[in-house]
Amino acid sequence: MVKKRDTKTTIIETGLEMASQLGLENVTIGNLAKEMQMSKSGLFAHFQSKENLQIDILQYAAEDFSHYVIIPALKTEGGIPRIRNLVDRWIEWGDKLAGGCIFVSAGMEYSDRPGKVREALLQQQEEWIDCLRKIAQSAIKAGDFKKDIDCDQFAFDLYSLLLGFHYYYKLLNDKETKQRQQEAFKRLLVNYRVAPKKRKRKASSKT
Amino acid sequence: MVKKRDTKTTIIETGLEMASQLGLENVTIGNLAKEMQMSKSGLFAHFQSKENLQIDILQYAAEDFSHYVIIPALKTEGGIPRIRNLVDRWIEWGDKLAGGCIFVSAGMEYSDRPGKVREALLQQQEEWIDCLRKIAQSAIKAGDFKKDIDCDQFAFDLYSLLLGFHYYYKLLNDKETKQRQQEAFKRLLVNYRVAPKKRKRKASSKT
DNA sequence: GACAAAAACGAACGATCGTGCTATTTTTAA
DNA sequence: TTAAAAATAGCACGATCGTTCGTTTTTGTC
Repeated sequence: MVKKRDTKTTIIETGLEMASQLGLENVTIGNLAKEMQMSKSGLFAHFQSKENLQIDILQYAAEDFSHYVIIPALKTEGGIPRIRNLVDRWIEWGDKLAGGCIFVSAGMEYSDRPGKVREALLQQQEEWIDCLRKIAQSAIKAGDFKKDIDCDQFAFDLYSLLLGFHYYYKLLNDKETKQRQQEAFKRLLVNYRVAPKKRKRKASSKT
Repeated sequence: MVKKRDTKTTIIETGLEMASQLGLENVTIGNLAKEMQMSKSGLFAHFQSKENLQIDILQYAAEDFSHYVIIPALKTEGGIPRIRNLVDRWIEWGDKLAGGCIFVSAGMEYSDRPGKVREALLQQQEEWIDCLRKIAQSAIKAGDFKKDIDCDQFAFDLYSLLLGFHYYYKLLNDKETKQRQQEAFKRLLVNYRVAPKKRKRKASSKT
């Protein structure tokens, strides 16, 4: 037996793919059912409402993100290597979906649309930003970051950078986006890291 | 007579407001007609298709943006003052609409949705990014920016920052967003500007 | 005031939306 | 083997979607 995947999970996965391209609000029960080759009502019965479907999609995406991005990154050596790893995985994860990172597009989509979907999204994003902050803290502990930095500011800076990457990469199809992102990331690290690192002669240390 | 505003323009303005909140794709002829207190068909006749309506909304927004952001900023003293002015106006302009800067949300919305709307948006954004690049060039000319900087990179950095601002401000409702943005902007300028400015001893120049 | 042009309307179209209800089929447990 | 349970299908609902068409109202010009 081929271990037939749980139907509900497959629906959610298909819905996630669809949401990343069309937006979470434009994932339609009808289209999703067509894609799944099952009846609208059969599909609908799994969720009881479209809102639940949307929230399930977000929840699934968050777990997937955690599994492929956060957890492996936390296994990496603390400090800057971990941050690099996180960013790389973050970008890779966005590449898995045709429409790119779902949280980016959904975040913009629901920035001004009250409801349970927005609330779920909001909570996820707060957790994620908290995660970014903690990773900055761990970089302080590892001796890579200066002690007096503002970890929330770091989270903001890094998230902004990834938003810019997504925007350029997906909308503008800019070929050089990846190196732009790398360049910006490099300078971002310089702003927070502790020392010139390379003792290159003329250390002119002090301070 | 009260110089009754051109109906079509009023429709587009209302549609713009609606688009900034719900997304350009979810601006509905029916809802828009209700808001305007006129019939669907009467409203529709102005545009012949929903696609045209969406494009007109984008075009109107671009002209408004040009009028309230770009042109006044170009009248400001070249160099860093102009850049500051531009950023301030950019943010203010986003505040005028309930849903924030329409190009940000629409850009995300159409990052993966082919069609004429996307094409129009794409062209606008390329022009805008080109404008950012030129402003960086003028800052070089004014002696504020280093001569060897990458102006496209500057545009990327600045746009990323504004995307981050929008995301935090509109979705997360973070109170401290504005100062986060300012802090990041300050450091962004430091990366590009020409000199330490304060001669603080220990210049250790060379290289 | 007559008259052509432009603007707005009302009604209807086929399609699709989210959702509910009732069968029927499939899976599971005893 | 069979009864209970879970999954899926079929059908219909009211609403709304974008769009068309023919009619009425408004407007500007002579």
